[in-house]
Amino acid sequence: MRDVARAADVSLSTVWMVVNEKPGVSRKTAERVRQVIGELDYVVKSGGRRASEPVRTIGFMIEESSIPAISDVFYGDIIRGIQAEADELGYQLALSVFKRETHSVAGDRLSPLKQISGLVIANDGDIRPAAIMELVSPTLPIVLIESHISDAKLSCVLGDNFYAGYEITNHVLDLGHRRVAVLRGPTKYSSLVDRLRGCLAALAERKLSVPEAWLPEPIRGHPLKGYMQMREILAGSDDNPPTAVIAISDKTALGAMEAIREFGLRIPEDISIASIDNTRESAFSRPPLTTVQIPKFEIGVLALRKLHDIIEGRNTLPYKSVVYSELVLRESTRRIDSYK
Amino acid sequence: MRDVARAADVSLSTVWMVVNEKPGVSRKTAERVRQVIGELDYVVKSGGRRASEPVRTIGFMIEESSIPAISDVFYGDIIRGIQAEADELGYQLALSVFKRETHSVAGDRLSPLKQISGLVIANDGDIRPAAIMELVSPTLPIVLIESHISDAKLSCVLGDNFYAGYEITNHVLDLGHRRVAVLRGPTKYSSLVDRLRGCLAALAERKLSVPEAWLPEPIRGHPLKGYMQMREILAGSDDNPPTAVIAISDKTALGAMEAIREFGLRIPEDISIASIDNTRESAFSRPPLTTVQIPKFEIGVLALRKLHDIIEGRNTLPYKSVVYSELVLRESTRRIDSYK
DNA sequence: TTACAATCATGTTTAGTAAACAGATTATAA
DNA sequence: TTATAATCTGTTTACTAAACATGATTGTAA
Repeated sequence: MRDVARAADVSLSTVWMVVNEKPGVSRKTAERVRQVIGELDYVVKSGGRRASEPVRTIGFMIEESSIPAISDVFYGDIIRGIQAEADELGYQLALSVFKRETHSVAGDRLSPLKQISGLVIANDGDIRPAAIMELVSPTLPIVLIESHISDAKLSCVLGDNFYAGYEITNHVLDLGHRRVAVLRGPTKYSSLVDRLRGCLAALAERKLSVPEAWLPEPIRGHPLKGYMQMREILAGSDDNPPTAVIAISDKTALGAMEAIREFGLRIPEDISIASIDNTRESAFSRPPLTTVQIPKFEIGVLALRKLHDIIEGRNTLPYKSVVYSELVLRESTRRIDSYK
Repeated sequence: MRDVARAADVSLSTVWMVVNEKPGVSRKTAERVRQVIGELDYVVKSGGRRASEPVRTIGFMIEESSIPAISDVFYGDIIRGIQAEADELGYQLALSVFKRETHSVAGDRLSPLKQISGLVIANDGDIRPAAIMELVSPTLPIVLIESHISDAKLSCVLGDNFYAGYEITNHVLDLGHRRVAVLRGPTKYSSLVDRLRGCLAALAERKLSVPEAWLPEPIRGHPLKGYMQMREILAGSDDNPPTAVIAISDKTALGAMEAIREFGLRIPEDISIASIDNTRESAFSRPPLTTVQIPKFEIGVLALRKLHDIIEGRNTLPYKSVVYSELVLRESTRRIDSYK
């Protein structure tokens, strides 16, 4: 580097600035230095004072059962967003897997995370509030993704789940449907609970409600909850099935569509179905699903940005960051009177 | 300044750095320069190239009818928060009053705001979405306070109104009340609409609903909405009044308490009443009001911080910042069975 | 051979400067 | 009176010297 500096007739510091793309070098000089670097075949070696900002690591915690979720469409997009912003801000990502069996998370679980400067927790439902509370400490910044704990005021990034539920319900009601079934999700997912509340609020505003049989609890642990719930509804309503179904997630909707087809009903001619997520599959189902877009990539980006702000000492007050959702109209919903 | 530099045996730039408290001067040198400045009785004159960062101004827009609101308890706290953070970040605040009569806001209204670098809009309901949309431009960063426009994805800072409504309703229901009246607000206040939705969602989750007579519309333009609504409810329910009332805001609750007293009923012995806001008055009403704390000061701080981020080019993606609310238990609510 | 210190080679950072820059004011010329 | 040049002020950028931190290498003594 010293040689380059001499050859280009600038100081050592200037060469360093050019190499590290720091501001404070004019276009002209930078160009000249770069040229000399080329001529001398100079390559930066390691060594020297360690960078004042070593690569900081942030932990990304996800529960064991969701590991395939890394390639999963919903969390996949979120993780892409986190990764993208981590690169941008110069963080490294360390994956931390949470095992449900180990009910305590603090001591041993955290040990590989001793060195991290912040933690993003993507809660798929099985990381219980108590376990998260164990992690909370003034020294470890934490940002939750798509989940929030009512009693603990933690920083989190969420889709506008309540409004998504509200909006999709109003869409269905605006199409004239009154015999509506709702496929809810497990209560451990706070995002799905919020969606359901939005749905209930929309119904209540019109002084409507869903009969209990058409708002079945999901079956614990069953992988095809939507399919099972829909079968239950259709089997229980004889010749008078609902004219529309609101599913709490795209996955639920896809399962439900399977069940509807098995009962020989057509979508949307006999039954309209709508849901929330706008996962990639939803565009390619038959028929394409009317759903609500949750900006997953952006949630990831925002989560990392927020964590960064907390690490840097800005943003001391915890609050929810809620990104806007948007109705995506496709072909699985239809006006009821046009087929009366 | 040149003389000081010569006397202290440093460069002009160094003196400037000392005067402007910029980094890059060692303790020792700075001390020497400051001493020389003292000896020579040097004072900075104006003139020279204008500071690259002149005092930037941000506009604070509020509607005409709310000007007394500046001293009002709710907006008062928010404004204190904005002011505090503006000082912190080096902004000046310019007040802009929105007149309802001038239905267009863009041209003439904005003119005094031509020079501002950002705008905080505290919407008390009368700044219609269309008027706000007229202001939206890629060059003018805007942050909304305690209001959001469903269709336009704008940056905003809100209390957790939905959850506040949900929480206070659950509190009342947990006390065993089932004959519950709800005092709603005008629909132009999106924050009050959200509170009502939270309330309806909580009721719907327990398969309860409010009879229409106990969910009266507020009287347009009447200054004592809560009082009037409560009278209507009590007058219409003969000898069987509700056992609990949920008011959408502290102000509504205070009015309602007046009406309840006039009907010769006791709080909380005959009727429990709870609301949302935790304005200062609510602690001193008789009895002190059970309510939900909306962190007003923090909303103001956050709004300005968020606007600053947008001005600085960070935070390009608009989202809602929702600060946590908290139940404040006081004496206006009581378990129903203890007085059966 | 091992232990340890000195030196060297590397890149990184801080404190500092020279010179260009820009608005306001004053002097000078048209 | 108006235009323009000179000059006053403070401000900013591009750049450097020297101190700094770390790992590798070498020299020296046990």
